[in-house]
Amino acid sequence: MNAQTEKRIRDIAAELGYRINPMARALQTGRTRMIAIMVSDITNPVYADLIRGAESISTVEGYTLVFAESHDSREQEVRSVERLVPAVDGVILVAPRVDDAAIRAIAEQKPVVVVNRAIDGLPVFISHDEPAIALAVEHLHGLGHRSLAYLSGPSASWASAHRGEVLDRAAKQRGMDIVELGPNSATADGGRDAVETVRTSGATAVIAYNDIMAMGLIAAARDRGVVVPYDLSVIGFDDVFGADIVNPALTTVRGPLSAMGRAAVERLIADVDGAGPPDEAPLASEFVLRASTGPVRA
Amino acid sequence: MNAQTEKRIRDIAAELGYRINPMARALQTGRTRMIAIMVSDITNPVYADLIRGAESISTVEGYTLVFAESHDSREQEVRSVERLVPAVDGVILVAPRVDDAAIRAIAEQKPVVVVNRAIDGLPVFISHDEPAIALAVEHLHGLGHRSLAYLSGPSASWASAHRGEVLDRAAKQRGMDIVELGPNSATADGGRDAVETVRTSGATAVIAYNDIMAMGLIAAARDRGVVVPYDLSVIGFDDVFGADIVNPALTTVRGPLSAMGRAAVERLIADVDGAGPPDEAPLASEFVLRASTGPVRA
DNA sequence: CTGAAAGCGCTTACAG
DNA sequence: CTGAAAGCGCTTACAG
Repeated sequence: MNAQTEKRIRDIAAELGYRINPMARALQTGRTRMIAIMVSDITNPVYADLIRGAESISTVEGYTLVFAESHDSREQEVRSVERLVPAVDGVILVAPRVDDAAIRAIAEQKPVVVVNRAIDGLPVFISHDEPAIALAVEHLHGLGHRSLAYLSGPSASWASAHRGEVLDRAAKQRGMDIVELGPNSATADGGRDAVETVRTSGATAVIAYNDIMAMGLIAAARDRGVVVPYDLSVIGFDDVFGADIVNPALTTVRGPLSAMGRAAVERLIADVDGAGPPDEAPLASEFVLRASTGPVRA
Repeated sequence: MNAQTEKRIRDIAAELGYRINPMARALQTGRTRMIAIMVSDITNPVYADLIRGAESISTVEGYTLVFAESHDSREQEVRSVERLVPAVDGVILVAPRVDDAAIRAIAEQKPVVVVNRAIDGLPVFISHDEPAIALAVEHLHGLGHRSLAYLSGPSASWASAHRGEVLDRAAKQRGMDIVELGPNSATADGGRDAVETVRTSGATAVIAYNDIMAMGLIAAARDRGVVVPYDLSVIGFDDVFGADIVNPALTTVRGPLSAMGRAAVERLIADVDGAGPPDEAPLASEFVLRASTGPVRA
């Protein structure tokens, strides 16, 4: 077919609104050009940026993003993923709650990329928190704090344990005391309910597993007449939506969520295509200094 | 085939991990059992509940949810939807920014359900705001307010105009003055930047197009020494994540987001199946009284 | 280079 | 009721 007739055909096809039937193509090629992303809780604003990053790069690469939520249930997580697996070219598991064996079982069927959780033998994207956490601890040290508390999240959360460990090392290195208080629900109420424990711990500064807990803690503290940052310094994680609007604006450690979403998709597509892993950006967290931390009271 | 051999075959199939190939089935049936949902901004926490509602009912009905984001761009919105249309059985358009003609063009290809925007001839899900808004206005009236301001959102937002109109009627009915101040960006900065206009308007209470703007306004007011609710009452819309944690906790009007997501999916599936429209729940908004409103200053 | 044929894995209408 | 055949709309390997 010469170029001219090809053009004519394409023009007419466009005019008639012809589109390739993606199912017919998928049937033949075995590739659906779809990617599944599984998060535990879409209501958690942290995932919004991650999904946004994943969606935008997917679109650019000509893939469509299928979305599923586990509602923090392991059964629901496997059930949804198993249901999706036949329809997609690969799956992104964000902070999966299921055990390693279940994840590996999925990875035997289709390429899997894991975000925010370590697991051997699979591509994993975890934010590099050490430098930002070091900065946070340094900041508290400079303010005179010597006794810290870490308000941990749910016991099943890999990220909570990870943050606790990094924090522990950073504090001890600088000769500061640090206690872990928890586990707690990763909600505002989780933070609220911890206010008593925090006060009796004697810590002058507390780092919460996430901003939501930090906000809950601050609200509960205020109700008891202890005002942040004068009586207590508080740092969160994630820089969630609204962290800069609350009073006091929240000092926090922000993860590279959007970049992680993009990196996960890029890696997954490379795996699907059998290409080598793409260059990976550093994915470093960032210390965001705002108004919820202050000098220790004399 | 008798029941026994059928069972044997099913058992073996299960053992071998056989799954129906959804692409082959879709090719034959013309039904992909996928639904696309298009939102303008996934970072807007309002959509989280809506997507959650849509996802959970989709999963129950055996459909999978494809997610796309327009980033508030009309071009991106049509491009993404056009790309998705051949792959899905129907699409849900949440607060679409494109014009009616573009929406109708999509609806000619696949069933479409529209959320948070009126358009003739298509199934539409809009929250019923009147009673909740009446309650809000009544509440302000009881507090002695007689001069209100409505901080509107973007001019392209159908919901912003709608809320403005309902508010206007409710206020006038009670003999209260109300001015519309806007348009504003539907962000915290949009609220912040409006603080001056609000003050010079002389209004003693302001209703913002959404909670985010309300929070921005409250923060900016505080910076200028005017404290909510003593010097100014503020009401938002949406009851976003964090609205109950900020100080003062935000009085707001909450839409039935999750129910709307579910209703939209149910209606879409009914249309796809050629079934009659399902029973529709009322989808009423709710007035949520918290701490950002108070008696007018003497 | 061009064009006809086979085949991806299902569903469905039809013959036996 | 059972089973073989056709066909969904593509891609790809192959014959001409």
